Amino acid sequence: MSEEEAPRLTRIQQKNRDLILDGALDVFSTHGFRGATIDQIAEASGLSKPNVLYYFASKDDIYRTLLTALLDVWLAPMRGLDPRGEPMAEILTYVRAKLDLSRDYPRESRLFANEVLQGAPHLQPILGGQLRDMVDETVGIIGGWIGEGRLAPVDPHHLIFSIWALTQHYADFEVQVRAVLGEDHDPYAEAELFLNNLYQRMLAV
Amino acid sequence: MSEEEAPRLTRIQQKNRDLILDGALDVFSTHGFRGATIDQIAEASGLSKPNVLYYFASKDDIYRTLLTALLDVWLAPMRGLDPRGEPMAEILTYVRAKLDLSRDYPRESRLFANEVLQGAPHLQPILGGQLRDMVDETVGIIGGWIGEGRLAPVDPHHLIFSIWALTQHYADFEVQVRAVLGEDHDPYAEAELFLNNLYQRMLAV
DNA sequence: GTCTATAGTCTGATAGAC
DNA sequence: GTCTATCAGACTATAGAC
Repeated sequence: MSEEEAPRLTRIQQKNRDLILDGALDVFSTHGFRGATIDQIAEASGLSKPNVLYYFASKDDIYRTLLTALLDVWLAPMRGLDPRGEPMAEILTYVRAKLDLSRDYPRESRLFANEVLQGAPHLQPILGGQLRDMVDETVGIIGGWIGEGRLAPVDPHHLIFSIWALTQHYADFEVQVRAVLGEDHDPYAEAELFLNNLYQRMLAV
Repeated sequence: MSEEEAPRLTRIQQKNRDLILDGALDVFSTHGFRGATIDQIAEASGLSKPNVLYYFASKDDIYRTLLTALLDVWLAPMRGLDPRGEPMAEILTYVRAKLDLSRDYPRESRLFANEVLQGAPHLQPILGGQLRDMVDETVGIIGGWIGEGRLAPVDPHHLIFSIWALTQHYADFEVQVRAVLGEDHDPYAEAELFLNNLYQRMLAV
């Protein structure tokens, strides 16, 4: 029942921490951990450099705080998958939820992409632990549906990878998507239709 | 007919330039442009730091040389798409070629991913120019096939994005793929089967 | 809590001996 | 062509005034 891990913050403390984390999300998601500087974070958050380091012990501390907060949001949609639901609807809901994350939290998507791309130095244990466990469970659910003949027989692991790859692509490669499509497109609206169509064709028995 | 742009290199010059580019590919693809240091490149290539800068004018020079060489390899498969071929076979061949690139040149894939993820500061004009033109042409070919009823009606732009996302995912997120799958899997062999299945189901009329 | 000033380190790039 | 030595600037982090 101790509260030692969650010290109460004054309003101004909470506000400044939020400012820093928001600015840091901009900077880290664009340049990766090593490419980001505290100077940039200070400017992006509107505080002075020493003040940033008054609220966080180090650059690494800011980065870890962001990654930790990110993981909860990032993995939530997979937890929402219901083994007792209608298989096709459950998958399409998951795809939709992941695409919404890309549209509404593109910086978080790029932060995660940068981290994994650079070898996941901060996240490695979680990938092989918590994440792998979650995926194994989901693979079991999907494999069950396939065994009952309620979904077309596809490799569940790679089905999950495909959902991650296809949805996160629109946030992570946003510059490329927009450059190729030009001005007269709404990438996420089109992607929603495309992905719905794709998974219905792929998974229908 | 001038040769001023392509000075002949001695054997040792060519060898050292190659050593540097190979080491730099390791470093840039792992840390991105800003996160990479010339010290790391020197160590990775087995040369001293001043010697690296004897062969290349600057860090930026090395990076641009890598990106330029990369683009040719990277866009080659799309050029191989034949309008007079059998549509499904042409698409599956393209998918296969892109997946082979991810397997055989994962560092190049991650270099490109880092560059685009970080806003494509060096590649921006190419994305909206040369790349967009190539994609427009391919979209025309695929759209023609669809109009003739030889492929299922899907959005050609997003079909191309899906191929990029799904194939490059295995190189760019390799750490995550391996962590989730564990030891007893061959990601690329499985991916080949999965993607073949996916695009056949999706595009069959 | 916020600032200026700065310590100490790292980084890109150059000078000059061999 | 390759090395040691080094400069100028940028970087993380801290000290100490207010």
